[in-house]
Amino acid sequence: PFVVHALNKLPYSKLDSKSVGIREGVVFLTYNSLIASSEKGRSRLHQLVQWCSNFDGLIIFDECHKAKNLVPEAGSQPTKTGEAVLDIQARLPEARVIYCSATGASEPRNMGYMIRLGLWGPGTSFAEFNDFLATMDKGGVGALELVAMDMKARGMYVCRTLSYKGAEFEIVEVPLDSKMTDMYEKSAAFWAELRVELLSAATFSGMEKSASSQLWRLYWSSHQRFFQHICMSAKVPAVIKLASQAFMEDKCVVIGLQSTGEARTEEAVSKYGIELDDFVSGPRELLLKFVEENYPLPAMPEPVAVDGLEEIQRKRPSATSETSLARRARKVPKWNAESEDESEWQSETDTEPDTESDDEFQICTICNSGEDRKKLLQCSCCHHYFHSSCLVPPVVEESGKDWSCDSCKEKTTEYLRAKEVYDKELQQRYDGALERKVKILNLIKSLDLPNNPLDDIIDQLGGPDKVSEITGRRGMLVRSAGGKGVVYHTRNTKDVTMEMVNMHEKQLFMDGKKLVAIISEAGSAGVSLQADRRALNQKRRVHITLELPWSAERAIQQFGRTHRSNQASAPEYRLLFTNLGGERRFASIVAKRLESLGALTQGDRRAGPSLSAYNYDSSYGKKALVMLYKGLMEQEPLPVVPPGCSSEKPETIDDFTLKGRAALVSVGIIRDSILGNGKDSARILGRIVDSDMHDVGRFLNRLLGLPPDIQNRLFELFTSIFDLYIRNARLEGNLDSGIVDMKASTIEMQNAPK
DNA sequence: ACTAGGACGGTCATACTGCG
DNA sequence: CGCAGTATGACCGTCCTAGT
Repeated sequence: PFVVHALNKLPYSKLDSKSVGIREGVVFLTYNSLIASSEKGRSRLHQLVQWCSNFDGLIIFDECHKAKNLVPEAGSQPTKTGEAVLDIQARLPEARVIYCSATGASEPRNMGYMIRLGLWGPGTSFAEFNDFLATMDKGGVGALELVAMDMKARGMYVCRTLSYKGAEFEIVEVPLDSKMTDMYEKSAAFWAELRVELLSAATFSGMEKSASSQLWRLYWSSHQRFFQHICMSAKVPAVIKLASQAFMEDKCVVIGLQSTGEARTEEAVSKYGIELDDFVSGPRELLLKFVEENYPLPAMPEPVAVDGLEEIQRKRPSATSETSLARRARKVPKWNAESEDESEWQSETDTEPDTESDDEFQICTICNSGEDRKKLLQCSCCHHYFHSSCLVPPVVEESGKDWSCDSCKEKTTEYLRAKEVYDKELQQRYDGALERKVKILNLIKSLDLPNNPLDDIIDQLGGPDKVSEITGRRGMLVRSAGGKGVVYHTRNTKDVTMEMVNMHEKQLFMDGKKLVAIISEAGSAGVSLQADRRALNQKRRVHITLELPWSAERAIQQFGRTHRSNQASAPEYRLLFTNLGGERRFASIVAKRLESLGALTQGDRRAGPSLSAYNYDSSYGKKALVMLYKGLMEQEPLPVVPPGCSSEKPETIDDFTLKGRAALVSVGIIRDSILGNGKDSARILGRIVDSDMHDVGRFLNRLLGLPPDIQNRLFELFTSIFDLYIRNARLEGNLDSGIVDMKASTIEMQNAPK
């Protein structure tokens, strides 16, 4: 039996010291720990190296794809994790190393940290990793295959693919129901309105250029997250349906998703308290937060202090210096005196006797004598001196505080009056803008938006007693006992600490006490949910992905949770997509990777259509996009007839391009506003910026924010152009279709192997 | 076209604080 | 003193815009 020590529970002192006392065994640590250090600068890495010194034991990098970004794409920095992995290998040269990952490297670039393979470096064909990389990139899939074969032949590479035999993949397309469609349309319309509103508000309030670009950056990212969430919510009914169907077939359900919406929930809880009327709607909170924090308001007028007079006098040193300047200017010939708008100043200074030395000699400005100096008063504003008796009416009361002469007082009141008018106007503008902002906020509150999908699913599947949640969330919303309203609960209880919640929940699932598990990224580390022969719950798993992860590695990772060795039955995978064009972009990205990993296509080709039909982010996709844009802008004819149109009736096509253009304007692809700097804006107006022209990702992202009807038509048009290109490429025989199986009727050996 | 820079969400490790 | 909960900050991945 080995003792396993969790490094993050241990202090930073020497591991073999008396206080810690670990001489042998296994030390377990996360990649996050590997780069962690205490405040005093002692690092875990150093601690390990110290413990291991001259160590010829074994280092296992499990899930080693975490370090894949050691050699990143040009322009970005290597990640700390990658560097740390490299560092520990260098510092423990005697240690043996295993790289262990379910996903390996989906790209040769991701192999940067595998220095022990001996594929590059001195004594090999490649002096440096970059040389290796360049060759691999040039060689394509074939070269990779050779490397893999070579490694296998040399006995350094063991590949155990868990056969996906028995596993079933199904892509479930979830059409939006009528309520959802309605909601979607309203939301899309609202975002478009909000955009117009923001545009005018930004100009109205005279925003800085940088501030305004900041605003738009936030706008578009919020926009995207918003519709992403809506898409997830749209799939909830389908999840419920699939789940209950699975129960009827005596199966159990695992639901995978990415974002838990915790940030939004926590915010709402801290805002409204822990008892709420209904579940929190992520998209609504998102919108509220965006508008609340970013709606451009014109400048608030400076609050006028109650003792405004003194305040302003003190604040006006500039005014006094101006006077002295004006007075000095009067000494020189008068050529520019009256050109100024100094009517008041002038009349005043002119009536004054010209006493230029009054600063040094304290003399009364009125009687022009310096006698009785103790009774002289100095104006706090113009700094002239006055006899209290010379003034009309004479000043009797010596306040000792700031005092100002009548003319200054007059000016001050004048100034105050002007300021008041100005302030009033400012205030009006401000109030107007504020009113609009509040109106928008209320509008958002009245919008019918879906709830947080995670809470929603749990609720609809019977509450937390039936569903085991394996996520990183700290708390959750639960429908209160009376059936009215919801309450925020922390997920841990008296018996179960925070750290153990996920394990506990998992156990409940594996014991069959709960038949639904919801897993997110956090829960995915080391949690196995397969139909293990040792577990009580051996029902077949139905794995539903509500939301595919960004990268294929993670997707595979998640698939792997329910598909492991020693299982009684292989799971059924249900990949959920809505029928919205914009959402297929996620499929597009993941499909690309899944394809190159061969997980889906090789695993089970009979399991329905390949996902590669959805990979749009390729050179063909770019070409198709350019074609689409040009067609809509009527620069070039469209190569295909748009959906719902007919070539016999050109007016239908015109109508379509018109609508398409309007849609593109509303999501900011066709520029209709002055966002850039002044001189370019006119050129950009009503056009598509060059950089957007080839950006398929952006096209698909923005598409998501359109009403379903036009969204789908545009997307269909895009795919039909795309298909056309693919077909042409295939006809010309230069379509790179990746790895293909070549079937031969006979195979003969030509020569003996060398 | 490509790079730089900023913002956000999510996860995790660590240090701090209050309580029995 | 140990324990649980909270605050903070680093890291990572993703997105967006502006500038060259």
